[in-house]
Amino acid sequence: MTANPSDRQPGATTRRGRRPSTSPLQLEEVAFGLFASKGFEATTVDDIATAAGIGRRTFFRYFESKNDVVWGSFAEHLDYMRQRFAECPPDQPLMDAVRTVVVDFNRFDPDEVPWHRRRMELILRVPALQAHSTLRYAAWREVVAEFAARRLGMSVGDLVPQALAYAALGAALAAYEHWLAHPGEQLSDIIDSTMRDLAGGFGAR
Amino acid sequence: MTANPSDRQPGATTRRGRRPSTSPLQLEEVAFGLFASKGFEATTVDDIATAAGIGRRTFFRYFESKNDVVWGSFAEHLDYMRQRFAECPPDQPLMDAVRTVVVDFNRFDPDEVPWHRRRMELILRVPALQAHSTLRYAAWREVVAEFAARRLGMSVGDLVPQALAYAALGAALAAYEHWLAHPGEQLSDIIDSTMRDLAGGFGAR
DNA sequence: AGCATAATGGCATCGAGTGCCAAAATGGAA
DNA sequence: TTCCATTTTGGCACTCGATGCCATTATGCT
Repeated sequence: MTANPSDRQPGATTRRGRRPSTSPLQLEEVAFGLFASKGFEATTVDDIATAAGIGRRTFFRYFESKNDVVWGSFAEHLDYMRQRFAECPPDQPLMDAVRTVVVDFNRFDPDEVPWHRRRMELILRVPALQAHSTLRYAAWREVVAEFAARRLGMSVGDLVPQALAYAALGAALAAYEHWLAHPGEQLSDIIDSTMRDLAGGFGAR
Repeated sequence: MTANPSDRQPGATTRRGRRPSTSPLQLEEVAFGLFASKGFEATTVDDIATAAGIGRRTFFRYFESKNDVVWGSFAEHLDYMRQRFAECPPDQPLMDAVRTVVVDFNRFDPDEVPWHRRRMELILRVPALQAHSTLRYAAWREVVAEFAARRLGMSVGDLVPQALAYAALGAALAAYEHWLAHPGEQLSDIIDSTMRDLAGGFGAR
C-alpha cells in the first residue's frame, strides 16, 4: 500500500522524507465503502482510519474534516468551470452562457455516474453534509459571479452578479434533487431545463 | 428571574411541577451578549449557561444546539409567511406574489432592525452558522414551493416549484448580504429589487 | 403531609477536531 | 556505510458540542 517510487514528478527535485502512506483518493474510497454499509453518521473517523490502515491523527492531515471526504477534488473541478466561462463567445447572452457552462460542468462519463450519484446522495441528504456543503457552494457561486460581473461590467461583490450566482446555484441544486429522485432521467437535461426556467423568470409576465 | 405565576394560560389546567428557570428568549439575549463580546466560536455553551445561571445540561433542553440560539423563533415567523401567501389575490402573477410576500416577510420595526442585523451578521458570516442555517432555509423554501406549486397546479416536490423556491432563497440571501455590507440602504428595497431581477431572468433575452 | 408532575443539573460518555512531539522512513552527502 | 536533513506518521492529551441517565428540587393538588 505504499506509493510507487517511480511516481516522482520529472521536473521536481527528488523527494526527501518519508512517503505518504495513503492518498486522499484512497481514503475517499475506503470512506465511501463504510458510508454505504454503516451510513455516514454511524461511521466514525476512527473507523475510516482503521479501515485505511492509518492513524486517526493522520486522517486529519488528508482531510480537514470528516465532511470534506465526500467532496473529493471539487476545487480542481471549479478551475475547469472558470475556464469554460472564459471560453464563452463574447456575444453569447449572459444567461445562455451560464446555462451551457453549468450543464457542461455537470456532465460525467457514464461509468462515473453511479459514483457521482452516491456522492450527491450523501451531500444532499445527510443533514451534516447538507449543512457543510454550503461552504463549498460559496466557491462555486464565486465562479459564476465573477463571470456575470465581467459580462455586466460590474464588480464581483455587486448585488446583481451575486444574486444571479445564488439563484443559479439554487436552480442547480433543485435539479440535482430531482435527478436523485428520478434515476431514469438525464442530469444534464434536468439542469438545462431548470436553467431555462430561471432565465425565463419562472414564467413571470 | 422566575416566571410570574400569573402568566398561566386562562384555559389550561394550572401547571403542576417545577417552573422553568429561564426562557428561550432570555437565553438568546444572554447568548447574543456573549457573542458580541467574545465572538460566536469563542463562546462555549458553558459560558452561556453560566451567564444565564443555569446548568449546561439545561441549556440543551432549550435549544437543540448552540447554533440554534441565533435563529430565535423562526418557525413561528414562517407561519406568518405561509399565511401571507394564502392571502395573495388569485389573479396576482406568481412572481409578483412571491416578491411582495418575501419583501413583506422581511420587514421589521425600526427598533428591531439593529437586533435583526446582529442576528443576520452571525448567520451569514460565521461559517458554522452559515452551514447550519441551510437546514433552516429548507423550511423557508418549502413555504415558497407550496405556494408556487399551488399556483402552477403541480405538487410541492415537482422540479419547477422547488427550483423557484431555491432561486428565490438565493436572491434573498444575496440581498441580505448586500444589506449587511451597505447599512445605509433599506432591506426591503434591496430585496424588492433583487426579486425583480429574478423574475426578469436577470435580463435574459 | 403526601403525591404526581415537571424542570433541573450533575455525571459519564461519545465523537470531532487540534496542538504537540517523539518516532519512523527516506534520499542525499560525507 | 554512516550521518543528516526532510517529511510523514501516529500516539497522547485536551477542548468542546451533544446525548443518555437519573437523582434532586420545586410546585400544585388532594
